Amino acid sequence: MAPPTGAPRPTTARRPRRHDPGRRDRLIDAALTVIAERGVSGTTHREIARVADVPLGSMTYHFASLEEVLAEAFTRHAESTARVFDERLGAARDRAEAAEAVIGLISDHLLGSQHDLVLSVELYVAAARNPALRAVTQAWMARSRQALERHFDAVTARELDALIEGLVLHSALSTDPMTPGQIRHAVERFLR
Amino acid sequence: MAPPTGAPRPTTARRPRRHDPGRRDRLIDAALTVIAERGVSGTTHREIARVADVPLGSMTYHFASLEEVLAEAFTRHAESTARVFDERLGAARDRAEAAEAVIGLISDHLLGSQHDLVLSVELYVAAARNPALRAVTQAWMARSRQALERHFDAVTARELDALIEGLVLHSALSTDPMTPGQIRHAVERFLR
DNA sequence: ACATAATATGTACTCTTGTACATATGGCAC
DNA sequence: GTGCCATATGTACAAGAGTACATATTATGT
Repeated sequence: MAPPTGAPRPTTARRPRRHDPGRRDRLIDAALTVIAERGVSGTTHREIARVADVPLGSMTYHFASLEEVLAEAFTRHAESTARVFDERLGAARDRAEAAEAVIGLISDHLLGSQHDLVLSVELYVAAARNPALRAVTQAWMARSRQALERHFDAVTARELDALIEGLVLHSALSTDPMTPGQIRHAVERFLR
Repeated sequence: MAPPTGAPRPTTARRPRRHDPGRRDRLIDAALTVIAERGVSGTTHREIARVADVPLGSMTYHFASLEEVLAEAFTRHAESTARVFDERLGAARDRAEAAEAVIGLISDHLLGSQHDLVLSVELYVAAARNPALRAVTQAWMARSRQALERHFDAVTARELDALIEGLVLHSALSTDPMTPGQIRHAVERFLR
């Protein structure tokens, strides 16, 4: 069936142009979603565009390369995670409350969706080969340690930071993740 | 320019066939090398073949798919790592020696090349989306914990396992990794 | 010695990807 | 209102990937 009228493109109806300020931000968020769901290796221009419901060309307009997208996405992830860390530890009035904050952070992190956790591990791997991402990781770690040092001495802060890392990662990879009670036990044992 | 004589292939001198038993094993080792150097995402049939110095076709002959290569490679990595873990802890005669074994394992792990460490993190990420690899990770973790339980109660073993994970990962990602002395301090503090 | 199966080798094919680019359109400064 | 430029949209292209497969050669059992 030929199109009845002189319409030159029977199938390619051009999508109406959308006024979409903040599209770049949405694309970064979409990238984080894709990274969490498919991993960095499954993160492509086309998949991000699909999730954000924008045409492919929009990616190359807003970002010079896919690397730039990843760097911005991971920076945003690290920033928001660090902010939560800062806030919870900043609210603690003494060492005991700081310990509670740590326990709460780990527990919430694990109880929450796998989303954030997967993002962190993906970042670790990506950082192993991308200097820009390594800088992101470094800044994030420094900030975590600094937050801990508001309540603990430097040595304790570093060790505790490592313990947190291990508890989160270890639990997340396990089929039976630790319970909040077990998390509490481990942290209190270390800080006792 | 047409080839002057009837020689049908002027440039493609066929490589002499090599008698190469154990090539499959070599390919798995080559895969581990490539994973460590380029990451899972940079691991391709062609790159593995190049490292092992075999033609591309050899990959598809020995393995049904790239996934199969990765699964076999990570299984081998987990197996060899777990064996070292078992041996060191098996040789310990009491709790104090077990603690020394743990400290030694972590320190050696960090002082050694980045090779094994990168492989582990790559496995974690890959396992997050591949059930077969998750099973490999699970078996590995179960074996580590079992080795620790020869000297520590179950709760301590699990917590200590997490601490080891955190110390290794955290140190490896940092630009200034922990020294053996710092590792010792952290472990002894936890076990004191 | 010979047949046969196992292994080695080279290459073609198709699909996906990153990226470039031509074109369209509407918000905003004036 | 009008023109311009930022932004949106669609598409093309080259490179690289996994995989299939035709062909060649040797080990091995009989």
